Amino acid sequence: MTTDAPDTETKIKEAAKRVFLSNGYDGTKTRQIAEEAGVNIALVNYYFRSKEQLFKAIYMETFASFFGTMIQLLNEATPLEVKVWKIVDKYTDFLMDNPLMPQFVLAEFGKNSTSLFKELDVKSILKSARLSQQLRDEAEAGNIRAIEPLQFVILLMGNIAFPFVAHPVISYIGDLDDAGFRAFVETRKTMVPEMIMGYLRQR
Amino acid sequence: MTTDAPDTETKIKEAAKRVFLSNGYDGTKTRQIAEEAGVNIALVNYYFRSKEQLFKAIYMETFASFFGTMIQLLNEATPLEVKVWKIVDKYTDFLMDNPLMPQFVLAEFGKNSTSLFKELDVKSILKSARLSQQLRDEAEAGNIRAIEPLQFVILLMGNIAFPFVAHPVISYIGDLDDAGFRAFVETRKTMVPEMIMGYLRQR
DNA sequence: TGTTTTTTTAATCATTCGTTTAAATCAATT
DNA sequence: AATTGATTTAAACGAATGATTAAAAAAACA
Repeated sequence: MTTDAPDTETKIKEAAKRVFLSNGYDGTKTRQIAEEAGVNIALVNYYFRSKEQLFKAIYMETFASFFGTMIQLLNEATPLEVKVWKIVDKYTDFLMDNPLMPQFVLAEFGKNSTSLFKELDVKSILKSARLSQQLRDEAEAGNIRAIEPLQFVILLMGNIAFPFVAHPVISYIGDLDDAGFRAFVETRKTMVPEMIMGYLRQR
Repeated sequence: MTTDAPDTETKIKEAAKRVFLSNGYDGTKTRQIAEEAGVNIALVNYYFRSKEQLFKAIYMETFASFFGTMIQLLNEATPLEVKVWKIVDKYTDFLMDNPLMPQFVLAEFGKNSTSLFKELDVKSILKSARLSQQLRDEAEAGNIRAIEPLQFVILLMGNIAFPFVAHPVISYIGDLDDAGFRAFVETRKTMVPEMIMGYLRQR
């Protein structure tokens, strides 16, 4: 039996991920990461060269996961309506498991976007996606109205991700506990696909 | 002719608003506010007692403006469909003038929500709103399907505000300049109301 | 004008920050 | 067991941070 006790580097990275996602780059202190990892402060800079590099590593991973999961779902070979229903269902579940991801990814992208993210090839989202072709085909067949792929993707992502971005506000306004919020999001699993497909079908 | 040169307190507050909205609480340094205001650092603590109190003042204002504008629109005495179209149009324009507001309000609410925001009575949004009654009436008349006011408001706010929360990412992915992003948002002015009303009318 | 109050300034405080150092400990190899 | 290299530790570094001080300048008032 192999012990699955993580090594120091992994412990630091996982702790950093938790802390960065909760508090953002500026709100995160190196000492907090070390403490969360149960590790000496110097080890953070021993394994990763600096706070910034550690953040960069984690942000790239998180960013890739956030958009990669969506791209994967978008590229599946399913009829459009099935796809929309499936994406809303699966991506909602994905964000339920990673509720801090949307706020983290979107907020941090706005700050450092210049130098940090040239390395991310997310622009290929729309170009390589099977989706663009699918939307064009369905429109030409008269099944849906014409829509820009970018508009479609943002419409979809926004309607799925926004409740998580606004989670604290929603729970506060609606007096929701964890179960209440989960129910709130669950309701949207039928609401959002119905709404989007209804819109697309109208010509 | 009276000079409209703002006094020191105003200069600090306006500078702080710009800096806080751009960089968030953690990303904002007192010296940066002073510099932006063209004022000695000590004056920030002379007029406001601390960075935290200054932030609090600005956050409350911004929060109130963000939700207050929406509440006002929601409470107007217009037929539902007209109201939805008008809200999307006017609230989009409002956010065009305050593009950093959504990210700022939503992100900072998540952090300090405990002690800072007991004083904000946003819970009354739904209770006092004419909207709740309107939604119930329209549903009973068979004009729309039944929908929770909270779901309706978040659906509306999310679809209007999300592009601004995701502004940098959208512009990056879609290769949009300022004009391109403005056009992107402008397109949603017709898309979103059509979509939401289409959904509501279906039973 | 002389006095008092308000506002502004330069300087500095104590703390916290990210990072580094040099020594100590551990693990692997011979 | 001795040697080597990798890992961990306690301590400290310089810089930046939020905040304060005491004196100077300006404004208000008598």
